Amino acid sequence: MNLKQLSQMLGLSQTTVSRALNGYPEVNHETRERVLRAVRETGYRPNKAAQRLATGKAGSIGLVMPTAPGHSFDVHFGEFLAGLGEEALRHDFHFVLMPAEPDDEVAALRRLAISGNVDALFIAYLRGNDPRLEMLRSLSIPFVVHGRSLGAETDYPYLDIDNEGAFYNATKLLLLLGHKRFALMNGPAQYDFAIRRKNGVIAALSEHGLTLEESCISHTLMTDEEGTLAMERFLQLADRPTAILCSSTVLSLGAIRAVNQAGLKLGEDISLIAHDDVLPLLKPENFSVPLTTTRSSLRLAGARIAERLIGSLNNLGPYPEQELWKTELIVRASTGVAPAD
Amino acid sequence: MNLKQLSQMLGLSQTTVSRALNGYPEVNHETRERVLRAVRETGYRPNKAAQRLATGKAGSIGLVMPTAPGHSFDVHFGEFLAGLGEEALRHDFHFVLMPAEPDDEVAALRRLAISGNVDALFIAYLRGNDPRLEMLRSLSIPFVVHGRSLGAETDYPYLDIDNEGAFYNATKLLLLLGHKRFALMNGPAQYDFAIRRKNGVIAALSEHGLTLEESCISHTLMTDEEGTLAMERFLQLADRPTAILCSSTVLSLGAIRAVNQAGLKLGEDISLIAHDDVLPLLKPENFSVPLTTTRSSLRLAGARIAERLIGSLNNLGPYPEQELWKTELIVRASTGVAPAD
DNA sequence: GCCGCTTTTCAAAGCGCTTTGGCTAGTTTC
DNA sequence: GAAACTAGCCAAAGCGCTTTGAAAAGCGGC
Repeated sequence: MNLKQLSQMLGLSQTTVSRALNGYPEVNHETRERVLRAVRETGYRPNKAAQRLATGKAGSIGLVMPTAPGHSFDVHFGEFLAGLGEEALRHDFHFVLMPAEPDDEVAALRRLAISGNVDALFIAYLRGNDPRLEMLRSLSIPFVVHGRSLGAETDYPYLDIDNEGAFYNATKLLLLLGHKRFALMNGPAQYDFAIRRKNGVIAALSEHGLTLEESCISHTLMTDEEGTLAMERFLQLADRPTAILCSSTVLSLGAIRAVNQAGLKLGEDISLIAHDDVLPLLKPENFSVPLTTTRSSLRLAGARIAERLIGSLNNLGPYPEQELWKTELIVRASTGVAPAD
Repeated sequence: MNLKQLSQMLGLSQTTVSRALNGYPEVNHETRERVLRAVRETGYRPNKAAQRLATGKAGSIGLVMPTAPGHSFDVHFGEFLAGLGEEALRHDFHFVLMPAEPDDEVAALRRLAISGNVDALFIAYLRGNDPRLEMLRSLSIPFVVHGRSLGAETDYPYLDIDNEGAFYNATKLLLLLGHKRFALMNGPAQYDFAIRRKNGVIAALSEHGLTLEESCISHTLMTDEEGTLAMERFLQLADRPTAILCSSTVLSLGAIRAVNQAGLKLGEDISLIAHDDVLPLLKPENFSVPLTTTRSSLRLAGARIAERLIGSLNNLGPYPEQELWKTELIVRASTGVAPAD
């Protein structure tokens, strides 16, 4: 069943049927109803390829999936993708995926862009001075970035959270509570978000004349296991930190295990603030000692990026080119006054 | 630059240029060279949408990505996808992705199939009596399954490894070495591969009049952390098992940590055989005690499935509808004779 | 010099949609 | 009652490819 047959069946022209289906105003209400009913009855679905050809729009968003372990789709990325996916589905968009080894990422992105299969690209996990930005700009294909890239030109469309502010505020809170010895459990060092979070901590500390020792920083994948290892290392330091900032609730899950194992009490001996991406199965309020967190939903970020990408493709804009979301600082029981020395 | 312009530039008809590009024989060798040179110089790329419309082929494979945690893209799935991706790239195919919650998976698959964006579907992580098989058959879209589904009709196209045989043989080896007390660290219980592996172990044991206690089976996600937990549980059993079968080298990574922690020696106090999916960064021969494994490359499986899927779409077949790959049993140092009681 | 045969090329007809420009009939305006 | 709109519909022209059916060109055989 194609448009021609459908329109013949209805005794209408293809034009009218097409307009009725695509919501154009110059169609009589009754006629439109009749068309919609016929569509329902016949199960007619417009041919995507023909639509693409006629409109020049593919109705799809491309993304490069890093296939290397370590980079591998972790729970954070999955959550983000779920947000993108929900929104895309609502607009009948789809994703085109290109798996790539990390050292092939730039080339993969280019292949995807010129393949003609996608209208827009999405990229995430930006690094400092990320080469992909330059490349995307030269390709003149719409894109939105999740995160930012320190050191690169700043005029690209992005959605990011205020990582520096979040960790600055969290550190401030801990300083207020009297803490003097800090540690940071961060994501991999090359990522922009990790750099900014570290900067936030350092900025707050330096206002109080404090510094963040190298030995009190860990850069790891954000798995609970790495969290345990990192925390175990911190706890063995001569001058053990009492205040921990943590880039993910997943990391903190492992970290807390190490704290307990060491016979220490969270919120008394050790205070901890984690960044909460609002992962559905890891709610900081359900931890045995509820977690103080900086919060920002990854899923919402994904949905918003999809909305912007799809919206601008459909000329529904304008959208802000650059969005910086503030995080919430939610105080729960994992933060307490610094223990006496 | 489109075909029309290109052909005018060359003083040829669109027909000839199109044929030259698509490898048809009725084109003069010189003419073809001339066309190819012009393509290189102008950077001409055929419009995908137009090709799709004209040929009726989308050049794409669809897959549903489970977005739930637990189901989330783990390293095994990433490896598999890399294989699919490599092969797809070679044939200028692409992937279309539909993220879905696990309870929405069947519906998501249907949406993907009727969206008209894909020529074929791929599904993996089959469960016993998997409802997706029935659905796919009714949709009359080509598909290939990675794995099988116990309890379902058996006439669907699949590629699977002989999970039962692999674990049967592994168990046999351990029996030969004199082991009597076995444990199995398996993947999630609902998956077909987990069911078959368990069956393999049970079959081998029963030939020796042995059984596999419920307390000696763990069903978990295949992460190293779960491996540690499961092994710790096994080690605390009154009648501690001496022979461990393990569904993934990732699991075994954690398991071995627990073995070491308990002060036991792998290959002496505890023998372990793991299934090796040939993950590039987890080579069993590099373990401090090299691992005895049943081996079958996930990446190759991915590539082969892509090859079959794409090949049949291009009528390059015939391909076998059903392939069952034997695994290799590779003996290294993690298996030794059973310790004296 | 004509016939049949192969090799190489071409014009034109799709593929199934969207969109442009026009047409008709009914309504309003003065 | 003519002029000017408006609402609602349509025919036809693309979009950029592939593929069909035909034709031109070259060649040996008689």
